[in-house]
Amino acid sequence: MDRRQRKSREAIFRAFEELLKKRDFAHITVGDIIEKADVGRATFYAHFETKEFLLKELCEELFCHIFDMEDNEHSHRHIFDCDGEENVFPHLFTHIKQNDNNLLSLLSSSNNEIFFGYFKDNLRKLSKSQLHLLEGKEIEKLPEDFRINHIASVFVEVLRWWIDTGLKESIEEITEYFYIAL
Amino acid sequence: MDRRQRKSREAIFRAFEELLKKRDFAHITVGDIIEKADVGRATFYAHFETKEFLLKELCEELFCHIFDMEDNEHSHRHIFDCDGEENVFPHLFTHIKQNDNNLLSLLSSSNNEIFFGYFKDNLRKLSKSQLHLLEGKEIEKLPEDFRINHIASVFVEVLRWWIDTGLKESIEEITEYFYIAL
DNA sequence: TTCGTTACCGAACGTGTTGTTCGATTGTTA
DNA sequence: TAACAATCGAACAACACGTTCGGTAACGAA
Repeated sequence: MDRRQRKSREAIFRAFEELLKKRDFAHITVGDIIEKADVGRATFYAHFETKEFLLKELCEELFCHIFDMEDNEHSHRHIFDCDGEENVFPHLFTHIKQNDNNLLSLLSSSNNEIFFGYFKDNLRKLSKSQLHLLEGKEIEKLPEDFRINHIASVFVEVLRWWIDTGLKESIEEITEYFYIAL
Repeated sequence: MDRRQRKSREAIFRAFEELLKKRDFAHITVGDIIEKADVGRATFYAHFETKEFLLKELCEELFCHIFDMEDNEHSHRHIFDCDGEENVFPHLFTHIKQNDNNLLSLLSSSNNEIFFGYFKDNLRKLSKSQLHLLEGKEIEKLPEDFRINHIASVFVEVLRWWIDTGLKESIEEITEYFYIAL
């Protein structure tokens, strides 16, 4: 890819991220973005069909780093492989608190639900491999898609609560809260 | 209130409801609303400061009917008083499935998160009186605001799942699911 | 019924945003 | 160097927002 293309694309992404920290997605205009990114209007539209597509691609970029849901048959390596699949959720909390990729500010309450939408889609995929967390609980009798949805939902809601109340709990504590809430 | 005022206001509300069944809030214009409501542009703005305020007032109208959260000290009568406070959640499911006030279509997945936002705010208030549902569970050790949030969150997510999968479960079943998921 | 008040109409207006177009310029690659 | 690709920036049409204003019709109290 042309260096110019890469630079423009990155500049747009970074500007957009910065703006999302301050404003709701609905209140960010293409004008804001290109001004901050310092690119021409036509350039923006050469890269992204609309504002919505930009958001979509940003989400994919961010969540891809964190979830790494690729079906790489050869190497089943995840970011989390170091500890095996048992500890994905504590690792998620850790990554989020460490503010990888500025994820935390983008997930903060003022921001758009679209984020949580994408986030939850990824979480649902992840949750399929985490159904064992419900073993021994009464909920195990309920349908699989209900259980998957439940794990993802509780995670998102615990995370939202944690962020909104100021990240006061440690990783260990909030992970414990999550497991108890399941 | 002047009959003309009432008629305009109602016409706008009804038109808005109809449109919300088909389109996302973000894709509904004031032009759409006044055309369907058959009122003048200036009339719309005489009643509602913006589109957002219209949505807010509609939510308040709808949820007020269902939740009846008023602090009427004299008569502590709720819609649900018939069965006492023990059965609020089954009643909620029932009201929603019976499609009171077209609530169901407004809550359907395509529609805006703003609804669920208001809905959840009301649910949180309600959940304060429902903390007993968690008695005996491990989660009882966790902070009160966490528990309140948890009840409201699980309800919303169970409801969302129920609607998205086509309301296949009976009221009794989905209520049971909800209690188990708590 | 009369009369002052109030709401409505509808057209027009200024402003802001969107997404497109085009010619000129600059960077890239072979 | 030459061909190509990306960018710039200005301009444009289309649309939506929220406001204004003069004219009209409905209301409600005397």
